[in-house]
Amino acid sequence: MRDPVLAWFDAHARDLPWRAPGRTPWGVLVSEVMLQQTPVVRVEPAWCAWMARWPGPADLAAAPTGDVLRAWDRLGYPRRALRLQECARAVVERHGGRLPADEARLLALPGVGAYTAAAVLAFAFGRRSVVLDTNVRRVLARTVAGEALPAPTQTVAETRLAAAYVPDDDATAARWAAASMELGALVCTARSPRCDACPVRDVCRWVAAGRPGDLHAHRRRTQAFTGTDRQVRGRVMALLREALGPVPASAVDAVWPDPAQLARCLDALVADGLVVRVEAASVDDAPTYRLPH
DNA sequence: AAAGCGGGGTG
DNA sequence: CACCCAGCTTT
Repeated sequence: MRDPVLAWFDAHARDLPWRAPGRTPWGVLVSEVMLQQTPVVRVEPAWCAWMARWPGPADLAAAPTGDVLRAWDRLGYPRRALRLQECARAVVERHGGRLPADEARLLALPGVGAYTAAAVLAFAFGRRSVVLDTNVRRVLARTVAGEALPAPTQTVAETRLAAAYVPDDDATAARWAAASMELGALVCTARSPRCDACPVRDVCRWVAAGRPGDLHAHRRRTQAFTGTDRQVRGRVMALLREALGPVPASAVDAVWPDPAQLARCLDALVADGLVVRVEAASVDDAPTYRLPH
């Protein structure tokens, strides 16, 4: 299965900025963090602007956190931006401002989990690693397991299976990681896979089985959004991002009709370090809210 | 193992 | 409107 996928990748790989010749390991890590649950098309312009402004970890480490959160804009999950800056500071302090080519040390950085550590190892350093993201999980679920979609939560068996498919040498392993992900992103897609354009359709067990439906459909629960704390938090963050200075509590109150829920979300945002509450000088006055400095 | 965490594009 | 997106952290 590997050779057809690698050949297909050589012909169809997207021309993404974090794959360009001048890329740096740090740039690769930034792209991976931005791509954690945010689609490529929305990350691309944000990554270009970000890297032009803060090319290396030392630059990001020195930036005001409010600027970092504003530059993150609407990529979603702004805690990732906070962790990315913490990561930059950790790289400066622990590793002299250079990203280590070591899986355990990468994994120890804020915001870097199993996927991101493996991806940085492969894409930034050309090293062999087991890169298992939502795309690769789906490709393996179909071609090898013959199932429409992988289980809702990643299993140990999947990691073992993915590891068995990784080529032995560093260079080919790194190419396999990119190629198998790309196949999942462009051909073996979740919604409407383009099996007619797939380089491995003739060995795919899911195709052989007649493309059966999703086994785990009954267990999947789509995350609600409307009315949740996440929506409230999003509105507060959007308001504070647009604001030039501190925002009075009355203005914050206006973004959500349920005062108790809003208060709970504000407390959580402050605890997360995404928002700073500035107590009023007079006991009679309401506090103001702003992004951290 | 499951829940929490944004936001927007698509069928 | 449901589903999906190069996941991580905490419980």
